[in-house]
Amino acid sequence: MGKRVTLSDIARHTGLAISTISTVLNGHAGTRIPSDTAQRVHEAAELLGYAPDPAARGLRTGRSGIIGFISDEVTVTRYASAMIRGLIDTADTADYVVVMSETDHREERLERALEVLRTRRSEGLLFGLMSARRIDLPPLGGAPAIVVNGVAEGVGSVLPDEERAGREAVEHLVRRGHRRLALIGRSDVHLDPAVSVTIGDRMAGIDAAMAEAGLAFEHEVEAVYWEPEVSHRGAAEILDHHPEVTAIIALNDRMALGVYQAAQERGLSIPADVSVMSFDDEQLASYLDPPVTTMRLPYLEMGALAMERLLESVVSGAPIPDSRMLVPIPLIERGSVREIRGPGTA
Amino acid sequence: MGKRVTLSDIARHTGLAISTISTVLNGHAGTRIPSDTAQRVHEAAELLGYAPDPAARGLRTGRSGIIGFISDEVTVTRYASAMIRGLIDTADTADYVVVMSETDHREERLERALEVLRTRRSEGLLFGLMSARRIDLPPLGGAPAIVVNGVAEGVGSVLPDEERAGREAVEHLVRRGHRRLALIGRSDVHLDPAVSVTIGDRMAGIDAAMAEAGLAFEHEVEAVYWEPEVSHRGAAEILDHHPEVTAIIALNDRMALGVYQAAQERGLSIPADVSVMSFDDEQLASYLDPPVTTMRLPYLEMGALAMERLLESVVSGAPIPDSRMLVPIPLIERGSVREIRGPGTA
DNA sequence: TTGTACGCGTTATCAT
DNA sequence: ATGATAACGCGTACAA
Repeated sequence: MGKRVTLSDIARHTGLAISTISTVLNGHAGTRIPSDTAQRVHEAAELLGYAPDPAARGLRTGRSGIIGFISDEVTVTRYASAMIRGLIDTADTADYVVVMSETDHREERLERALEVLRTRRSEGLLFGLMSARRIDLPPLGGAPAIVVNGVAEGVGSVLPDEERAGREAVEHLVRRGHRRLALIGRSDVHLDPAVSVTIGDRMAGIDAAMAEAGLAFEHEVEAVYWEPEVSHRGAAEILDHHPEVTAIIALNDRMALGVYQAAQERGLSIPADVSVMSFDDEQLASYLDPPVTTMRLPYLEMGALAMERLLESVVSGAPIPDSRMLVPIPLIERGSVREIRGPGTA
Repeated sequence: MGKRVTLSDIARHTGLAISTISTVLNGHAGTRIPSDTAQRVHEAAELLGYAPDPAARGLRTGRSGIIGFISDEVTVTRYASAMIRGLIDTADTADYVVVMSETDHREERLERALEVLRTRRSEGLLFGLMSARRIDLPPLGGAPAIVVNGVAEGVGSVLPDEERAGREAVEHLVRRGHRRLALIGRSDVHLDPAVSVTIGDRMAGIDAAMAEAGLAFEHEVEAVYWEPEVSHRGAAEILDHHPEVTAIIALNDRMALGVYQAAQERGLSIPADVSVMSFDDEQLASYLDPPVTTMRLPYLEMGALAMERLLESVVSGAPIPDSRMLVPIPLIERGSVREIRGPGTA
C-alpha cells in the first residue's frame, strides 16, 4: 500500500517524456528500440520499482487482466485444491489474476457471478465442476470460456481420460495375476450426462480391458449411490458367495472403504485375502489401512491445462475448439493389490 | 461481453450532462436530490442496464473493489469449501470481488502474491490457513488485513472457539452417562504455536470439563501425528487393557477412523460396546459406519465473519483490533455415542 | 528518435 | 439545479 510509482515518476527521473517511457516499456510500438535511452528507461523503471496500473491500462486497452473462475462448489475431494493451484499458477505466469465465485449449484448465483465478471470486464471464463457432468450455461456472449471436469454445449472442455484409466486399472490387476474379478458400482444412472460424462468411458475402458484379457466379472454389484454403506453390503455378497474372487474393483474410494469394512468384519486381510482397486484418490484413500491403490483424478494438471488453453484463446482471439481435451489419470500404487502366482484362487 | 453502457450513454439518452448523471447516481454529492430529474436518470440507467466500470471508478477514487485472499493451500478438509463460500458471499454483497492466490506454504509465492495484489490495488488482505497455526507475515504496509483460522503478529484473527468445544465434547459424553473415558491425541508438539494455536484451548476445555465432572481419563494415548495408524494402535491399547472405558475421545476424525478399525478387528461394535467422539467433522466423519459424532469446525461462519470485519475496516478506515474473534463450534450428533444408564462399565 | 495530444469512464470541484 | 472541466495512469496515432 505504499505510494505507487507511475510513468510520470520515471519520466521525471530520466528527463524523458511519459510517452517515450511507455513506448519503450511496451517495446513493440512505434519505431525500433533506441537502445541507449531504452537502457536508461529500463534501469529507472527497475530502480523505482515501476509496475503498470492494471486499472489504468485496462481502461485504455479494454483488457482487464482478469479471468473469472466459477465453480459449483470448491473442492470436496483431495486434489481439487490442486486444480485451483494449477490454474492460478498458470494465470499468474501470464500476469492474469483469478477472481473466484461459487454458485453452490444455484442458477441465480451463476447469473450473478456472470454479471459481476462482465462488469469487471473479465477476459475469460473458466467453469470448474466437482463432478464431471454435463451442464447448461447461459449465453456467454462470445466470451472465451472453458469447462474443467465437465462439458457444456458449445464450449471446450478439459476432462480426465477415464477410458484409459479404466483399461489400466484392469490391466494392473491382470498383470499381477488376478483373473477372478468383481466390480462394484456400475449403474445406468451414471450414464446420464447430467450425472456423469466420464463414467461411461471408465466403464468402456474396463470392459474393453476385461475382454482383451478374455475375462468376465465373476460378480457385479450395482450401486446408484456411491457411498460406503452400499459397497459394504455389496462387498459382503462378493466375499460370502464368491470366494473365488481375488480382486475387487470399486468405482470410487468411498466404496473402497465399504469393501474394507466388509473384509475386516470377516477377518479377511487386504491384500492377502482379497485385493482392492479404486478410483479418484480422494483424501480418504490414503487413510485406509492399507492405503488403497487407486486412479488419481489429475486436478492440478486439468486446471493448468484449462487455464493455458483459455489464455491462448484470450490473447490470440482464436476460439477454443469445442472439443474434449483429455488428461491422463495416473495409477497410484499403494498397498491394496497383491501379486499372485498361479491362476487366481482365493 | 456485450457493449458496455457508460455514463455518456445515459447522458445522451436523457439529454442531461454526464456530471449530472454521476452526481445523481452517487447520491451523496452536491446539493439535494432534484427529485424530478433524479427520477429520469434512474429510470434511464435501469433501462439501459448501466453498471459503473470498476476500473474507471477505481482509477479516479483509488478504490479497486478487490480483496485479496491468500491461503496456504485451499481446502483439504470438508468445510474449507464453505470458508471460501462464506467470504465470497460476504464480499459480493458489498460489491467486492475476491482475487485468489495460493502459497503452497512457500515464502516466495507469498511475496509474489502480495506484489500482485499490491499492484492491483487490493483494498484488503485476507489470509486463510488450513490449520490454525501462528504464521509470520511480511510487512503489509498498513493495508487492512485479517487472518482466518490462524494468528499473526499485529493482525486480527478469526478462530474457532476450541475451548468451549472441548468442554462441550466432554459434557456431551458425561450427560449421556459416560464416566470412564479415554483420550487419544494429546501431545506437547501441538502446543507449539507454529503447529497449533487452538489445540491448547481444546485441551484446556476438555480438562476443565473433566475436572468439573470429577473425572480423570482412565487412559491417554499420546499422538504426535494425528493419523489413523497411530490411533489404531492407541485404541488397541485401550480396548485390550482398559475394558472399563465406555467412550473414547479422538482429537480429530482421522484418529476416530483408527479407533473404528481397532474396534472392528476385535468384533466390538460402535456405539454398543464403545462410544466415540471426535473433532473437525471432515468429510471422512460421515463416511464411517456409524457416522461419528464430532465437533464441526465452522469454516463458513469464520470466512463470513472475517470478510465482514475486514470490509468494515476497509470502508471505515478504522483498523481491525489485533485480537482473536471466536466462532462457536457446533456439535454434530451422529451415531457413535450411546446413552448408558448405570455408572459406566463396558 | 522523441514529444504532443487525446481518449478510456469516473468522480469531484467549481462555475453558471 | 445543472453543467463544464480537470484529473486518475496509461497507450498510441501523429506531429516535430
